[in-house]
Amino acid sequence: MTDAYTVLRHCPLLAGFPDAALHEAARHARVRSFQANQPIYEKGEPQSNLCVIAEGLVRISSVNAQGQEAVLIIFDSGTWFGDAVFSPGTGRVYGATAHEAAVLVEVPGPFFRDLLQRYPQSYPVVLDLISQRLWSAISMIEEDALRGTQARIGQRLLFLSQMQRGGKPESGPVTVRLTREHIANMMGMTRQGVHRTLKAFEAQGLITLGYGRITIEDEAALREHLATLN
Amino acid sequence: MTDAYTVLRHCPLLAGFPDAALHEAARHARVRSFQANQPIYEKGEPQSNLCVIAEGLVRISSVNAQGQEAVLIIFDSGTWFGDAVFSPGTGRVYGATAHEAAVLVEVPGPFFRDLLQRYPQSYPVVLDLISQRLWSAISMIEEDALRGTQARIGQRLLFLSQMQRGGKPESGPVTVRLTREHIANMMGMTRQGVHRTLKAFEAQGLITLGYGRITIEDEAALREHLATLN
DNA sequence: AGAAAACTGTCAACTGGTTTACAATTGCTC
DNA sequence: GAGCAATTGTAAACCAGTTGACAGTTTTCT
Repeated sequence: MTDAYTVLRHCPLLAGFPDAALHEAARHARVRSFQANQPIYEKGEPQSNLCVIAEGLVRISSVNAQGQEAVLIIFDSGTWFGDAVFSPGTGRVYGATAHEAAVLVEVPGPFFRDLLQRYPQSYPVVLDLISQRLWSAISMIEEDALRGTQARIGQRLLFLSQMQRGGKPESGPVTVRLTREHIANMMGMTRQGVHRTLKAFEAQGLITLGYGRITIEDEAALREHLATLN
Repeated sequence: MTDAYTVLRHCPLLAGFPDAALHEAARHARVRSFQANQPIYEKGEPQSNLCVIAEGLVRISSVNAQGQEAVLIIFDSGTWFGDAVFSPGTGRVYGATAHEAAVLVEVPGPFFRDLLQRYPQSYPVVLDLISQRLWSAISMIEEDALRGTQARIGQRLLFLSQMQRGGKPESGPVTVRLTREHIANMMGMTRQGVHRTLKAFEAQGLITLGYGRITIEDEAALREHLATLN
């Protein structure tokens, strides 16, 4: 399933384009494979490709001067990333890494911007989706500000499990493949600090912990539990 | 200076529109005045106007069930807000309040979306600016995760002073009109916790504290100081 | 001017999360 | 399948920021 056209056709960002446009995009696209933990691009690189995930998981993160990594988000197959697409001239603002083995369809930035101009009916969808990403970013800021660590970690788990499901309705346990350390790097906490909360959630039967993975047993129950605290 | 056209013409978001389009927008726009602390819209309201600030400051915030307010950002005159413009059907996601007395030019959402479609050359500017807002939101998440409270508060002060200057080059002290409590609500901290850091900054001559305002004496020096810690 | 309201400064007790350190487990590689 | 690296579990000391409480200051309102 690495047919570029098919991948692009299923990407929500490109839903506003007619088939002809996507076939054209597919011809200009490059399909690349990455191994787990292989860097896709680094902060600062001048490229501006639009990347659509055909398979695998991609981790968007930022590493500061002291070498600490802040994991900003994990994207699943079907979604898109590549923050510089819409701001030509700016380089990459964050780094992207294959979290698991991944296959990407990369559409060159200049070509994509030209395609948008030629099919302006596609703009509203793009704007809507970017707006939504802005909102989810802002809700994280809001939760960082207002809620306690327990609620924040739980909320992040729900967010991750939702990404995993790709928007499909929830049914049964969802397993997220992240180490405790990755979670800690997302929360701005330590591995040990996260551990305590996760253990508490496990004791309440909300999640199950494994080596390198966390299984959310019942999203609804977790959500309900979070509502009660802080 | 409450001429709707002039205000719209100076708004960066609308820079891609020809004059004719903005005159049309001005005719459809409504100019409204607000007193300090008067609500502009509340979370959940179904409207989707695009709001451009002619005068004054606007506070975007979210109040949770417990009545705690998270101040997300303070917008200055010349900028725009109204998160629901690009996602018709969704209501307001956050609340907006006049932080100081303010005058707004409000363009109805449906009309604005129609205008965009009729002048598609304006889209790239809009996309670029929304992308930039997404980035600044993400950098806040990143800093929340990686940096200590001192650095985070300092960074926020710099961000606020930059907003105050409206992008103009820095020269001399900049005064930000915010109570310690507002800063605390932006950082997810308590008034007392913020106080300690601000007092330390003041002791180092980086800022001056006043009743309801904070003066950043030397942005460059503050920036440099922040680089040294955490 | 006088009173009320909002904001600020300060301090001690408390506490949740970090730090530091080490042991146990899991999974991968040769 | 032995060895090694990565991940996880655990616990005590520590500390930055919160909580709660109160007094002083500035502004606004009448």
